[in-house]
Amino acid sequence: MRRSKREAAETRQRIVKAAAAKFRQNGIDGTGLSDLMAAAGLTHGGFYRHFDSKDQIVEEACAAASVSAVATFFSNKSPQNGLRARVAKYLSAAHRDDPSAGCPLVALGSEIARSDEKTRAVATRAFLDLVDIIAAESGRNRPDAARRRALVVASTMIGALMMSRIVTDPQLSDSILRQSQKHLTDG
Amino acid sequence: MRRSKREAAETRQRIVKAAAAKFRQNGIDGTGLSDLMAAAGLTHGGFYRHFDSKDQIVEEACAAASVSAVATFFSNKSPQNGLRARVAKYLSAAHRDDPSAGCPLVALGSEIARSDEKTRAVATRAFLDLVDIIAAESGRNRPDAARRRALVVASTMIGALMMSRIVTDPQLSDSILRQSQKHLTDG
DNA sequence: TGTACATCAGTGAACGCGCGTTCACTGATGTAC
DNA sequence: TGTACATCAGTGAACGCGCGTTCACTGATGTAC
Repeated sequence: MRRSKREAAETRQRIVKAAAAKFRQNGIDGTGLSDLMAAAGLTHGGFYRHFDSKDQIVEEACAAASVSAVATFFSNKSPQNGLRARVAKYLSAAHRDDPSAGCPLVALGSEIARSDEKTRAVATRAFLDLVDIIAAESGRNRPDAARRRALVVASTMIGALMMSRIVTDPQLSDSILRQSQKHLTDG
Repeated sequence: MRRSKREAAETRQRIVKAAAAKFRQNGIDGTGLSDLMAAAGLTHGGFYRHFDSKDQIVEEACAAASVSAVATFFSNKSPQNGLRARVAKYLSAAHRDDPSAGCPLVALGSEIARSDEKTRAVATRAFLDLVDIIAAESGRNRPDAARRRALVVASTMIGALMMSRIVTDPQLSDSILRQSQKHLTDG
């Protein structure tokens, strides 16, 4: 049964959103198109009315996940102590424990490194967004130095969160987050 | 045709070594048992004479990759300026450009975070090896502080190398490596 | 040491299964007059 | 505005394919006497 243009557009958005969550939860290779469509409340047959291929939705889902993650962890809502608060939120147990709503660079980084150019370009954009926000927060008078520093800060955040998800010792996991946070915000 | 015990043991090692390379190159989900066996010069049918399941070789291959990567990047061969030289080698273009011989935490981190307890325990051991070596190199008189710092240093190295593989801009990729190296060794 | 037999490493075909993708079909939406 | 028809979102079955796993078979190795 054909749907109105508006309904179809909403469905498309719903699929992208579901994909963004599922990919981060189970990985790109670990998530089938049936999983995506089921998560969006549809059957798998309709997928190709909205997308050309799995590669295409991978790209769009990564983009959507990036936008949503940047909004979550780097929104302009907390003006005071900006960088400190944002790093704390990024390197929190809550972020570690819910990959499906978190930073796609952490949840999918290793897979993205092997993905096609388009998806890697989307991830590059996400990383640069992160770097720019960090740089803007940290050094207003020496922007070049702030940006160079921000490359390292962002890398540390990403590496620390990923490792905190890997290690089997909960205390070690907490330590990684706590020490990284301390090091990045006390400097 | 049955092989001698020695030959069989050598074959097993060959499969593990091939798996360690293939998994880092194409990912765990992206590598089939046929790929592994072909890389070891065998047909896929013989796999189950050596291993119980794919999960088992994932675990063993991660362990082998960890040992080999620690040996490559943190061997005791360069006594002078130990930490600096090791960080430089880890954060080098050569390491970035050949994941199949590099650090498995970078090549497989996102996938390992979703793997079973055993594989994550192997990865935890690899991370702690890295942390211990860094801590031993950096602060001999304040071991606790050195270790806490080493957690952050290791996270930065892992995050930076992973991002250097993801980004599509070669200059940005170089910058990430260079700035991280500078920050970690000039501090 | 020599012989007879059990073991088992490796081959190649086969298993069921889920993957990404395609397709005939349905029926409401959109469009042309 | 009303009618006739083309479009197409979504369904559910089907496609070929490669996956992890199993198995009958081969023939050299290992073992028991």
